[in-house]
Amino acid sequence: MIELEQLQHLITFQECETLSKAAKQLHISQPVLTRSMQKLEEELEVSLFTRTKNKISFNETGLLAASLASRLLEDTKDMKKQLQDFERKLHTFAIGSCAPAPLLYMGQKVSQYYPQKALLTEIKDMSILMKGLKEKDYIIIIMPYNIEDYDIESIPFMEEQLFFSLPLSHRFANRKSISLKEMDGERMLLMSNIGFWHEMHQRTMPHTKFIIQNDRSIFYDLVELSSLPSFTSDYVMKTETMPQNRHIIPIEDKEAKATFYCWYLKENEIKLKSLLYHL
Amino acid sequence: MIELEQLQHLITFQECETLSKAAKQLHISQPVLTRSMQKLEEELEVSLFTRTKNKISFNETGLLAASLASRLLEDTKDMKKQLQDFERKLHTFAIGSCAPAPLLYMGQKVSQYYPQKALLTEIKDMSILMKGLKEKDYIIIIMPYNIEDYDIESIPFMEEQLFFSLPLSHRFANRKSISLKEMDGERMLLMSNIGFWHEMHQRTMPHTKFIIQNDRSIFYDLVELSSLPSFTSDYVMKTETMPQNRHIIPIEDKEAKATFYCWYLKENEIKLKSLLYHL
DNA sequence: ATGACTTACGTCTAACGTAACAATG
DNA sequence: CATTGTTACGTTAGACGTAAGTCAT
Repeated sequence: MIELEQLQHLITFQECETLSKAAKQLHISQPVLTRSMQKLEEELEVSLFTRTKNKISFNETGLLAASLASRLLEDTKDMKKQLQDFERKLHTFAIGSCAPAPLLYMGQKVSQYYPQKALLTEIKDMSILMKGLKEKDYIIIIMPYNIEDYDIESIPFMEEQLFFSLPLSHRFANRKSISLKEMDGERMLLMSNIGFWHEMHQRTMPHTKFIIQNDRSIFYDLVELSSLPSFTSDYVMKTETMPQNRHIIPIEDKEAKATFYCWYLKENEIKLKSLLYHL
Repeated sequence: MIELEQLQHLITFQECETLSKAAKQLHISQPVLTRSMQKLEEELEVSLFTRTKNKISFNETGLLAASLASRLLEDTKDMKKQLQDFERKLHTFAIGSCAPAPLLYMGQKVSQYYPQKALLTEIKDMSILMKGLKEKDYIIIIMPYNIEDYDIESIPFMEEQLFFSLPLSHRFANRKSISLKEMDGERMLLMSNIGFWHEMHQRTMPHTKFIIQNDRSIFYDLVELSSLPSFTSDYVMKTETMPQNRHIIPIEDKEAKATFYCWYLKENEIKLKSLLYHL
């Protein structure tokens, strides 16, 4: 049987044009290459080179062999990579989500019930999540609506309600509730990477200038120190310390309340049962 | 670098289900297989099996690896075959022809001017010849008509005239010439594998019952011993001894005369120049 | 005379098989 | 206890590099 190493020798020889240079590049002695090429010809049962006493060069068959060898070596590299990717996927619990809060919640549950697995969490657009679920890039995705599908199971597992977080001096600071429209037109602080909420804010508050901050601690500093309104939610308030200098006002619109559903392929139900049981 | 031998071990193990049986089938000792599989895992940097103290079986990654390995081994076999075919082609002078006479003539010339090459000669339908020329299965094809083409050169090199070969007692035995139509309706002797002539006979003499013989010596015996009419040609009469008990009568129709053209790809002109010069 | 490839030769690695071991059913 | 897979160990084949040989520029 031919060896992949011989094929590697062949294409290195082609690149270097002489056996001597190829030997240097391969960190082997030059006679090894002579023998390697001789053996390759024997095993393929074809002649690959034209030889004179001190010159060896590719013949037509040799050129074809080199191009085929190159493809074959690529394929083996692909094979290795494919196997490694496959194995990593086997040991990774990948969740995609449309929003941060349910992702944090779900991430906790997963690391609790599947502690041996690596955890991969991503916030992505919903179209990408759908695609990723079907192509098994994610074992679970978190979506803000239900689905009826032959392959996909969908179960609700948490709700999130948004609030306005207003400085005490704000003109609405003492209201019982506010609508999104009423607040539209000011400047507001906003975290980045908040998934589908971002699209919701832009749609329902088109005249608002959002000052987007991607560092969470700086965001909290700004909430504390500036007089800019911002958003918060019931989930955030349960898990983080509440700002002292703020009034928290419920948002009236239905868009400010989301129910999150955990979607997974039905074929994975068994794998997921210990998690699903505890949601 | 992984070795193809290891991949062969892998799929043999999969077929045999235990290392021991696989070792027998591979004619190696069983510890060799243990080590081979361990090394394969190391080199791929993935785990392929689940092991207990005296049991080893494929895990999911291993199953994927086996299927990929199988494809890869197929590819190497294909590579070897492809190279051998290519080399054979390089050393073969392949001619396809629509008729036997020009093929004999051309074959002689080729073995004269390219004695180092193997000679492959075939009589085939003209559509197959065209295809074979374009796909380089033939370096030359012999056709009964001319062509004007960007890629193909065509040069006339011989003519062949058919005659009726009649027993002395035949009613037309003393004619100066005969038409095909006049002879239509009798039984006639015919060689098989005569290329496009066969189609011509059937078209121009639809009522004739042809008794087809594929052994040339038996054909000549029958010509000598039977009273059945047959065909011959100027080329055949030049190269073979003429039958004594026959009258040779020219055929009037233009279909009974062919001019043969040698077609080849223009890109091969240089390779063929010594032959073409002597046609 | 320098650099190319092949062949010859002595060394030593690493792959092999046997044997011993451990576990299962 | 028969069978399976892994580990230990001694042997040897074969792959390596050095050196020598031959040819070309």
